[in-house]
Amino acid sequence: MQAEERQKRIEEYLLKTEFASLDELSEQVDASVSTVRRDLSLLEARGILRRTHGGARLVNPKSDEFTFTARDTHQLHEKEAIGKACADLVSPNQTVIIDAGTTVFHVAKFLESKSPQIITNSLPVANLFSGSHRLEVVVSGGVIYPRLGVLVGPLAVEAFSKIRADIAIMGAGGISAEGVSNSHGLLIEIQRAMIGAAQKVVLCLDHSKFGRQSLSTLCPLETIDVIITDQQPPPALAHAFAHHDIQVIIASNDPK
Amino acid sequence: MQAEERQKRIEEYLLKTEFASLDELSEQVDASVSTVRRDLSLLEARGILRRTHGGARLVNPKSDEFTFTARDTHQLHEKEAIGKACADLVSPNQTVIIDAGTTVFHVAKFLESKSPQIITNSLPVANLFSGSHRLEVVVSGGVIYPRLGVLVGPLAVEAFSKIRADIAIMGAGGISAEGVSNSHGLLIEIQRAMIGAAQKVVLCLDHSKFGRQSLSTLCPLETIDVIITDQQPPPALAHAFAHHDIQVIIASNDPK
DNA sequence: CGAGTTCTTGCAATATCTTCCAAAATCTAC
DNA sequence: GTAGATTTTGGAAGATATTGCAAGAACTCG
Repeated sequence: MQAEERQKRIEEYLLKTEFASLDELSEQVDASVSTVRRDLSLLEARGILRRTHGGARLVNPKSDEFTFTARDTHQLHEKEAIGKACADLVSPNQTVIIDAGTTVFHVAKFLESKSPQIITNSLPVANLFSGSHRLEVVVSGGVIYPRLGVLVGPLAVEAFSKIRADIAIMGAGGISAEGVSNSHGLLIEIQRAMIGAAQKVVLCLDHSKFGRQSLSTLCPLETIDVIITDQQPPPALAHAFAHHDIQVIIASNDPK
Repeated sequence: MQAEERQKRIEEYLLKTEFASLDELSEQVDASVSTVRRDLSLLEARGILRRTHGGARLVNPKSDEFTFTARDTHQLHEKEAIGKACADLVSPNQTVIIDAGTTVFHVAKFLESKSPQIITNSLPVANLFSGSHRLEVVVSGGVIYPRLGVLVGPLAVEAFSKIRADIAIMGAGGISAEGVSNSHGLLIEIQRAMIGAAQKVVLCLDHSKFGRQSLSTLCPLETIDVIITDQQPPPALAHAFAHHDIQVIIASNDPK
């Protein structure tokens, strides 16, 4: 196996497990522990992970778009502003697909008053509404992706490919002129199904995602109808958005 | 296990319980008490928890949003005893269907060590395992039934009718000589699909369900292979169970 | 005060890390 | 293609870190 492929696989494995021992990784990529050690040192230098005694740990699983911890207050105000602005785009009684991811989660919090029909593969979103009588929440089936609380796999893809919705509210790991990208290969497939099922695609991103590219490409820019974010995108990106007729909404984040 | 992973698990365990004894933690992370002590000192230095005599307490207790709203601590001990006894019936790496319901939820808590493949339509059960990468959890799709956190509807039925499992661990609203019954019509259909998908059907019931009949009939007694409960059933029922070759397990609920 | 825990400290056993070296694979130039 | 140079890989030896245990001190509770 190529050195680069090996490192990518280590990275992906850690995205799932957060921690891994050397033996574990060595078996996973089918290389000796020595080699894995060297790879880890390299990846550590690139700031992707941190070596620990006996293994490695993902450097910041928290800032990862799809990691959920109840304590995560990372950029909370920005995300709530985005959430409010996005909820304004939803008309009462529409059918809304809600992606997994922390930013999109905050959109869900503001949706209850619109009494939409919600379809999601995110356990946190499902939990949010599990006590509510006022709206119908459909949960796609699927296998729980460890750590993230997202349902993935064929069951999930199938669920989304069988339905139609008015709006899909999506998150992503990064956006650049080349398109929208995300870090988890398994999610991509589902997000594509979501996009395919929806009339209108809304992308919620905080400004830190501008210009970033994650592991896998999700879709080109022209697929997106609206982008909601908290700061003006850099000029180059703004131009690309305009070129593809994407409506950009800046959510003001002043408190109330 | 890695030092860091162990520490994080201690932290997470404390998030659930707020307080824990050394022995408890030591068993939880599978390390010696000495090691746990050292970890606790470290975590204390980082301000995450406070050491106390015999254990540790979380510094700022936040109720976790994903924990089961245990509206009943009602008969908690009995249910945990049933849970343990039931978990003993599961062999490592089996495929297990887990029904929704509070009693069955307590079974799930004791299943992690068996690293089974779990299939469920219960959001609380899904949440319980959403952080674990040791076992695979499949969530059936469906519409959230308000209040109970159960997924119902065609998507759910379909999910269960497409699979095979070794064991189905079921709950019910009542059991009598006429059969097993449950109160929610929507659930019945799904429970039937679960039963149909499993080789072996285990029914978990506390003693209050004996002789009771709920609205809808789920299945006749002969469908059941094992009943796990906390007290001897009344003679009439015991006789009926014996007649249908049902193995009855009484979970002793003495502490330890 | 005394019995029973629990805590600290020091130590030996174990596991892991670094560094170095030789074998294998890949690249380069002819 | 082939020979030699370069890079990468896997393993070994000594250094370092972690773990679990044990003995004595400190603490809790009746």
